[in-house]
Amino acid sequence: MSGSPASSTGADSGPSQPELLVGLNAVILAVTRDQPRVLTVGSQTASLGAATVDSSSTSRALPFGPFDREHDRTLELCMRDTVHKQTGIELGYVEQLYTFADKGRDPREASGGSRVLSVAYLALLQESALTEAEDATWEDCYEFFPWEDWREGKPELIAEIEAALLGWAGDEEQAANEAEVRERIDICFGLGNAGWDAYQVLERYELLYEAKLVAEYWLDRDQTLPKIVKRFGQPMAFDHRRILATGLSRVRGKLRYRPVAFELIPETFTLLKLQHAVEAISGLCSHKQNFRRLVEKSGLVEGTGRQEAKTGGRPAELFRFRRAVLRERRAPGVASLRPPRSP
Amino acid sequence: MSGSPASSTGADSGPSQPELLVGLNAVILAVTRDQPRVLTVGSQTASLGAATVDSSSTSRALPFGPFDREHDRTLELCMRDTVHKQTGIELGYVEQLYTFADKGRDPREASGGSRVLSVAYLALLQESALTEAEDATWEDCYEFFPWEDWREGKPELIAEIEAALLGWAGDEEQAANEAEVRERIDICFGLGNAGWDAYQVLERYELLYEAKLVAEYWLDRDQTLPKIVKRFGQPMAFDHRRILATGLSRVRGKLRYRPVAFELIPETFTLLKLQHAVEAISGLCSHKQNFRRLVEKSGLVEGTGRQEAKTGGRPAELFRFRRAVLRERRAPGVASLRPPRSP
DNA sequence: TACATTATACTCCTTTTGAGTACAAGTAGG
DNA sequence: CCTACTTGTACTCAAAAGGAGTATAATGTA
Repeated sequence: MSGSPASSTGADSGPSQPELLVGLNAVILAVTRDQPRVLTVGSQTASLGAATVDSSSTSRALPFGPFDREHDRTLELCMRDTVHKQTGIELGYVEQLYTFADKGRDPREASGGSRVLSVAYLALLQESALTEAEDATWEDCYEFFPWEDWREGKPELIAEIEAALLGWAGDEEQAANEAEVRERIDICFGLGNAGWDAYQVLERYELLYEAKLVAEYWLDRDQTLPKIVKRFGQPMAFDHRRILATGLSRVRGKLRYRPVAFELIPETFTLLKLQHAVEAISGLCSHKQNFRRLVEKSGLVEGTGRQEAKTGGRPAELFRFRRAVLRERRAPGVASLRPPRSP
Repeated sequence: MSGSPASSTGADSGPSQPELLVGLNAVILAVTRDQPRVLTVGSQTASLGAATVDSSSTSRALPFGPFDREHDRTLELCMRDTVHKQTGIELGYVEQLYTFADKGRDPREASGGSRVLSVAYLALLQESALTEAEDATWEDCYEFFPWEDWREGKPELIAEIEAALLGWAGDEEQAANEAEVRERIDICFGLGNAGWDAYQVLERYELLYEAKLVAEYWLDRDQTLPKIVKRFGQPMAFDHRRILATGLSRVRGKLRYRPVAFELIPETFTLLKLQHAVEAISGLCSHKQNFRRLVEKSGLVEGTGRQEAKTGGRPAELFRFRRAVLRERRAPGVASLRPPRSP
């Protein structure tokens, strides 16, 4: 798992056992205008009035709150509450993502001395449920991971990343195991003869972090940012970009074998809308006619008879999710995705 | 993470806030003699000398230990340490499973008043690494979930479960939403025209718990066990059977898209051994010739030239896992599993 | 009316997968 | 040594799934 950013925060806990704080984070995803969105708050909001306003205070953060073990029966309920209070949103589909407690993962830990354990959740939201509230805004996921969007073909950025990573792999520090490092690069970014695996969002982010190519590496160490990191996506506060990567990985994987796509679109939808939602999240695209065949044959949807007018061409039939399918087929998902052919 | 509640340090959380304990659990799986095994300890060991020795003290528990935030850099390292000290085993492949903090999940909480949050891990072990140590024993996973083993066809037990569940669904308490409850039963246990989905181990256990058909339901309430619960698998201490179910679900799912099967078998192995390991974990069986074709074509293995002698028939070639495959194919797994045809 | 635009139906061919048969290479027992 | 039995491996065949494209339908607009 995560071999991540383990910074060497010198200040060790010392004799007096520091308190262990439990926090909750939510990766809340939606799709609007065919783009994948994540709900963010200002990092001041996220830190709930913490004293330290460091350099990261300009970046966005995931909704966050402490776990109130007095009043909340479960972690999930507490998270739902927190998000509701912080952004006004009532969550629907929710699943637990990951628990982080690495020493030094939170820079504020160094100063305050208290160690933070946080449990991250993933939530999917239908477009209709979207409201901009208070400090909360919906950001395009691919602003944080520009290399993850392959819908228009292989992003140009991949070449730059490859170059930068190979430079790093050739470093003195890496010299010993250069072959290994190169293999990892190939696997993560689908170079060599490896294909692009949309699922490995987290592995890619962590590799970039190790290679010192993302802003967070330098922020975590209070060092000034090299120019190149600006090319590789917006940073987020704390380790939130890593958590977002974990969330994206999870949904992308789950799309393949569970009908989670329907959590992202309205009750009734055209097949194209469904397709676009799947494509937005997975960052891949699929053959329209075959997508239709797959979805119809799978029994995942049923027609409503009604039509969507404003398509700009022939009107499209409106479908709805057929819950009964869960009774009939095991592991139904909306798969069949690959990167477009390179022309 | 995040945002750490600088404002809500212990002080503000009320005068007599009970302590929040963080514990770690490990689901450690292996396959020996073609059976899936889980490493267990006596529940006294697990509770590390806790005062209460209740009725559950006779059942087995998963290896457990407190998170030592003083000395361990990460949760995972702490878990590895704990397991090593408790059972003498050095873990290899490890991934995080789930974090539980439900109020009332741990009976010890009621008396002591302190709430327990625990982070569960999944580990896979090669046969060779097995050692029986101290209080630790390897139990057959299907003693806890007898309905999960479909290798010999649909277990007889399923009929009994169906009957018992339908009885429960007809209860007064369920009357309101009987249709819904029945649908859930069908989906979980592959009744109706639903197929058996090996992946839903947790959902099935939780349904049985709700239906009061597993011992833990009654133990959690300090009530005497109805006779019928003895039919439905050995109980484990605390909520450990639920955690084990989560672990089984996870491996079964992961087998489909990652080469985790190789974590369970020795460096070199015959294809039949690989097949049996996969079958043991998934509780399903597969066509021998097709399994071979699949595995060979996938590039997951390469022959060693050497042979295994003692097969009882023609000697079988020994293979090894071909790491290079990770560079070439995305999402390689050993899938193609279904329940055997009902004769 | 011609045309652009989107939806939907259908065809073609390749690959994958389920289910077998056939044959190879050992062991055990007479 | 021959035979029966066991397990491993190769190959066949048909059905299903999957990738890619053509054809046609139904709308709006110049």
